[in-house]
Order: sequence, then structure tokens, then C-alpha cells
Amino acid sequence: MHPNVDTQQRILDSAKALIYSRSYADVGVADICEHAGVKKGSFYHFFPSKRDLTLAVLDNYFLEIKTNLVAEAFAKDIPPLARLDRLGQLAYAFQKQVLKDTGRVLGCPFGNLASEMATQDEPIRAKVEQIFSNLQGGIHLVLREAIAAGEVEDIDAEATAQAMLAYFEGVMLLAKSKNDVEIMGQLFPAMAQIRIRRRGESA
Amino acid sequence: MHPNVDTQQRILDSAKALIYSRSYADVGVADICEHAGVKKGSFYHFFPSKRDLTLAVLDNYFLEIKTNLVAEAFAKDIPPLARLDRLGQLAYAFQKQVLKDTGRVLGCPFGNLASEMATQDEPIRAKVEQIFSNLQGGIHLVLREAIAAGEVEDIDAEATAQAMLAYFEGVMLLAKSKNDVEIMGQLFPAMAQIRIRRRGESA
DNA sequence: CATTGACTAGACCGACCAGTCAACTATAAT
DNA sequence: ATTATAGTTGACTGGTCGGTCTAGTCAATG
Repeated sequence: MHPNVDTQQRILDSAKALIYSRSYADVGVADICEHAGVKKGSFYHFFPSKRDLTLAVLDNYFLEIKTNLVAEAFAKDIPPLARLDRLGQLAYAFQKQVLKDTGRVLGCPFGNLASEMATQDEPIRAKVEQIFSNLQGGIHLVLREAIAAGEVEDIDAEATAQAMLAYFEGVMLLAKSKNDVEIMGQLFPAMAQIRIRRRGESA
Repeated sequence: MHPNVDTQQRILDSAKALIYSRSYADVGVADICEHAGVKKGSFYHFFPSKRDLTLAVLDNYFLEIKTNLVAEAFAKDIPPLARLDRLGQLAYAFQKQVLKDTGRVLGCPFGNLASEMATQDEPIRAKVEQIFSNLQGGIHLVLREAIAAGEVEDIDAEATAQAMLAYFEGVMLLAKSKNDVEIMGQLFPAMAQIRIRRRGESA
């Protein structure tokens, strides 16, 4: 009748910011409510549980990152491999902003939740896996274009995409644990160089 | 007078296993006590707080991994770069055992704690950073030997070591979030290929 | 045999947790 | 105006948290 989308969105945004900057376990429903200026009753009117809210947060974050970061980085105005470098640059710039805003390098929201929740909450684990799979798929597409364009020899594009994603996540994790963004600028350029050869020897 | 080293060690071992397989926040002092067959009074006799126990757990884990995994992988019986591959193989085998024991791929204990605690608890963050720094140092040494042996051109060994560590951590994280060890076997061989060139262009 | 000090036991504390609930208000359709 | 519904409120529940505290056990020392 008179749906209040605003309240729901404020809860979502607050949870997004708080869980990203702290952790799932450390952020309570009460914290989220206070940050959103909402009472607990309203919270449970819109979300059946903290876990369901977190699943919604993941969806929301994924949509945001896919459109504001990945889509922009992977735009076809430059050659395929250069797009992978641009992804690193954009992530670097984004994390710089996070540092400026929060005083902390917070890493990757998906990696963080995967690490904390993978063994605790199966739905959350599954959702993060699916997000990773989608991101890997995006890299895979770029790699296929790179192969078609002759930028890359005939590699195992699927495994290479996964390797690049792993490297990306690892750099984010190291940056977070050192609370230092600069290593992102230094390490990301090596991402586009990673290759997994077709089944056989690799070293 | 009659120090009971055993009780302290049991608490340490229990905490190690429980925190690794769940998370810092999800494991309570009561859980640890129950698992160790110890009462709370004893716990707080040996450790001033849950955090201090966790710092001790990190030290303990680091010592174990450094001697049982890194030292073994980096033994000088094979060429430097092959040692990096061996590190991947050993980590793969280790994680396979973890899966067999617990039914779960648990990832890297340091990466897990870094991800969960880096923004919450400064001493823990600092300890993990120091551990990462030490592991990076170990890789750095191997790389310098590889350069001396002519296996590798003149790269930025420090940055490359960091990149390899990042890749390693990323692979562990992906394996955990997919609950799948096999990607370790597939992705680790690319670790030794990573290169960060001396300050300048990289692509 | 008494004292000492490492260790154990478990009741207890206030704070906090996710989640519930019944009462309430505001809006809009009838 | 009445009714139905969407949204809000805040007190409340049962349980768990990390940590404290007092009382006591036990072996070694003097």
C-alpha cells in the first residue's frame, strides 16, 4: 500500500557499511538498527534474520561492483589484457577511497565474508561462491577475447581466469592485513601476466 | 613448583583446532575449555584473555608451518624454483588431509584470522602481518637463489615474493570458499611463474 | 606438620546477542 | 467512517559471551 522502500534500503546500506568495515559476527542487529535510525521491530519487518539480510547485502554489493567496477574496467575501448590492468587500477583507486573514508584498508567484501563464514553458514558460503564464479566468468570472457586478438597464446582460459581471481583476492587480503593500499598498485600489474597452460606440464 | 605444561598445551591445541575450523568469534572460551577438558578457572590461570590465547595460537601455528611445511619445501635438494612448486604441493597435500579430517577445506589459518580480525584487534592484525612478512622473506630468499642460479632474470625479488604470497593466499581462500581442494593442485603450479619487474613498465 | 604457591573447580557477573511480540500509527481503499 | 494493511515501536525473552572470584586441592619445601 505505502511501501517504505527507504527504510529497507537504509538497513541494507547500513549493514553493508558496517559488516564490510568490521565483520559479520562483530556487527549486531542492534548496531545496524542504530546506524540506520531504525528500531528492531522494523528491521524484522523487512528481513527475517540477520543471515537473510547478509545475503541481500551480498547481492547488493555484487550488483554495485559488477556495474561500477567490473563493467567499467572491462569496457571494450582498450585491448583485452589492458582491461585486466584497468581492473587492478580501479580496485586500487576504490580501496584508496575506502582508506580515506574509514581509515582502514578493508579488502574485498566477498573475500572477507567467505573467509569468516564459509565454514559457518552454508547459504552465505554458496552465495559468495556463486559471486566468485561470476567474476571468474567475466575474466574468462576477457581472456577469450585476448586469445582471439592474438594477445595470448593458447592457454587454459578457465583455469587462468580462476588464477587471476585468486591473485586479485590474495592481493586484497595482504593489503588489508598490512593496512596498506600501496601494495595493490605494485602487485596488480602482474595479474594479467598469469597463465595456466592447457593440461600438461606448467613449470 | 609443579607446572602443568600439559593443560596449557591442551588449551592451546584445542583453540588452534577450533578457531581454525570455525572462526575467532564463533569459538567461545567455554568451547575451548570443553574441548580441552579443562575448567574455566584453569583457562584463565594460563591465559589472561581469549585474545592472548589467540596470539599464542598464531605463534604456535607459525612455528609448526614454518618447520613442517616451509622448511621442508624449501630444502636445498632441488633447484630454487622447483622448491616453490613443492611448497604448493605440500600445501595441497596438507589441505587434503584437513578435508579428510574435518570434512571442510579450511584455508590458511593466518589468512582467515587476518580477514576476520585485521580491523577488530590490532595486536592480532600486527602478529599476522609479521607472520606474512616472515613467509614473504622465506620466498624472497628462494628467489634470490633462483636469480643467482640463473633460473630467473633480474626481477624485483621482494615484490615478486609478496606477489607469490598473495597468490598463495588467494588460492587458499578460493579453495575454502568453494570447499574444493582440487583447485589448489591446478592453480599452484602458476605461482612460481609470477614476476614483478624492477620499477618500470610491467606489461 | 605447617606453609607456600601452582593449579583446579564451578558458581557467578553484567553485558550483550538474535529474535519475538503485542500494541500502535499512518495510509489508502471501500 | 470503517476496515485492511504496511510500517513502527520498544519492552521483553532465553541464552551466550568473556571474564571474575572465592574456595579449595595437591605436591613440594622448610
